[in-house]
Amino acid sequence: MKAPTIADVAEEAGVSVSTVSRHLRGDRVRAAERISRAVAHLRYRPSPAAQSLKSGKTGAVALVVPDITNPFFAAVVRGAESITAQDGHTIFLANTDESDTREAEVVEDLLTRVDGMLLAPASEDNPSPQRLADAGVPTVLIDREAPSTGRFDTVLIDNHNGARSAVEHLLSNGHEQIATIAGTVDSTPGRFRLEGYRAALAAHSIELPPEFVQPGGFKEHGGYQSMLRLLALPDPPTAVFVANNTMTIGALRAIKDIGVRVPDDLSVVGFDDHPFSEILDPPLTVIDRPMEEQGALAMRMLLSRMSNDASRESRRVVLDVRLIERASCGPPRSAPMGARRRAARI
Amino acid sequence: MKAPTIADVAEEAGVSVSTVSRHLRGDRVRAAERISRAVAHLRYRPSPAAQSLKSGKTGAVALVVPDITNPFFAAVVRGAESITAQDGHTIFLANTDESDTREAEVVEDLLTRVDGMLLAPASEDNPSPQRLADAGVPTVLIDREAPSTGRFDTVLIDNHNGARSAVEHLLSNGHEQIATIAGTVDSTPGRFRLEGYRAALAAHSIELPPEFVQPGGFKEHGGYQSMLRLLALPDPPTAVFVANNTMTIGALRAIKDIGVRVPDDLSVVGFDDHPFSEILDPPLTVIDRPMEEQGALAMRMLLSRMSNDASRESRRVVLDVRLIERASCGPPRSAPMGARRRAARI
DNA sequence: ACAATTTCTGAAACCGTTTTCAGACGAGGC
DNA sequence: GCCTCGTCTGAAAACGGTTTCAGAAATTGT
Repeated sequence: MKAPTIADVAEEAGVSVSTVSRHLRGDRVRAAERISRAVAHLRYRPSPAAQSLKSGKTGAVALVVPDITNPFFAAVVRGAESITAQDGHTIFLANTDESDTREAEVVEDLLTRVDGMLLAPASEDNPSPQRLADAGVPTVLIDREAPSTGRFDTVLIDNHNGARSAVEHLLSNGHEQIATIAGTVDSTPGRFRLEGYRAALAAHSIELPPEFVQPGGFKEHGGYQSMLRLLALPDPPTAVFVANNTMTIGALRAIKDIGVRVPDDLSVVGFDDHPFSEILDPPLTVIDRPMEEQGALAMRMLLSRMSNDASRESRRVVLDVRLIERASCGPPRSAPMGARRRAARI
Repeated sequence: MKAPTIADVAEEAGVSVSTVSRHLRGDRVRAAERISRAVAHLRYRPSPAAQSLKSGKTGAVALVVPDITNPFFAAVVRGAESITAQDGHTIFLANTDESDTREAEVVEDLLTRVDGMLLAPASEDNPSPQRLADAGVPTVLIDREAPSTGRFDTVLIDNHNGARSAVEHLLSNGHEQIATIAGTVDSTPGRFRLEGYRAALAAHSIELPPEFVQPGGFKEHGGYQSMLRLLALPDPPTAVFVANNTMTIGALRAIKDIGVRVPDDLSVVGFDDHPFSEILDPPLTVIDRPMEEQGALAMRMLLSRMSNDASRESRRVVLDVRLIERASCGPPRSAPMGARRRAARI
């Protein structure tokens, strides 16, 4: 019932604990055969607590994400897990619900339990990365930066270009009245996607009415409300770029509720692909990125940082994104949307 | 840079380590004030390794799921996490990729690192639960049973009734040719959902052609292939019950590729709801269940099993499911589907 | 003011490993 | 047969906490 210790193995094999320990760590030992038998027989497994007390290493890494139910972060976890599975480290997972205070708590707790941490900070002026640096815990940031503090290893995607190419795509379809449903601007993806959107419009000298930038907070409900507001505008946009997956669901729900047709009345581009995107009607044009790869790469960087010289210069890698063209974009409507909607009702 | 120990605190406060330890554990102590100051000043945090070595408790629980990217398991993780967040335990997460051998590995590894485990076994004749019982690790099974081994605390949903009411719904719409895309039959949900489907048909004395039960393996691709096969049948079904969320995506993709119309040509009911279900065209009728609650409840049961007498009788709780009626079901087609399809092309 | 009682304190043992340090043992050279 | 060398072994000291135990200090009663 209770777990056998190395002393039990030593006794059964008729040697000292030191010898058992040595054998387990790979040294040549005379009683190797007998020890292996005893280990198997007793089903002995060394105590991680004792090992880490002695070695100072825990054999674990932490993975802190804002929302595990977001398919992107689920994919990141999976990618990261696929790396540690080979490597032998185990993963502590924590969810912060996008809350800075909750993040501070879990980071403080995990700090002592792990050899390194993969962190997607809730916001950019978040003190957690600095706290980890102070405590000497190797850290890799994922998807979000911490520009206010020092330099960290970071794995980002090209948010700016992603947003820009989404808008370019709409522009090339002839749109000029292009709105966006933006994420939280104090997060890296929110900030850069908004910038990319603005840059694309600016490059084509298109003036941007302030009400064309609607804050959606990266939440489904925010996407819903924002889309409602955009469609209620006296002069509504002919196309919308939605800055993340969950807001896109909300936005499409609003579109459906109101009865606007895509792409006839309104063109839509989302950010982040999903298996569902393909079976929507119409299938959704999106910016896609390598999600699992992002998690896997971050974990590889963390493991390397943990094993190699911790003082090597920090790296910041930016992964490419690509536009997946489906059927949710077309030329801008010619008649005002109100007329269409009325016509559709007849 | 390196973490302060309790001895550092003792020195700074001018007392012995025993006194510091006592203060930290809540005893009344004369130097309380000075110790607290020293702790704050040094940012001291006790070493979990040392604590668990002494106490035999790790302060951690494991959560082992087959696929974290499945929204259901993501929700389970979130629900479980919301409980441990209050309680102070931290979570080890592992992904098994629905593989029995991978599961055995991670269970063997996690065994020694946790005080308890929440496990969704890959298959029903899986030895992992028994291994955990042998090792004396409190275990709660989630969504999947282990009938071949002993009794375990288990949190299930009413798969049988869920499937039955899905099929009843189709029957009440007038369907008699109802097929199913089934999951893996050696998993609990796969088995009971298939049984519920069969039971509903049997209750209405409807004969079931064997080719109306298509194995989809709970995978998107399996759902796609199965739907293709069903639609290629000389006498295709007028309605399909798809036994989980991922297969539903595949099935709908097949439907879309072939050009079959829902619900005019074919009615569809899925298992597990998703925000996307509502914005599909038509919105998808599904069996819904309390996902986060299932995770939260399982975690509560685990914590109770860990703290209370470990020998109390095991509990098996079954959560209710409900049908969410949307627009993907209607009366059976009158003309054969082929004719419709041809007509649609003109 | 002194004894009896209670509250607080520090030294030391312990949890299960790894690792250092000497010493034991066997092999090889003379 | 004896000495040297190298290999293998066991005892003991860590790692950083908690807990027992006994003694010191503070409190109470008379």
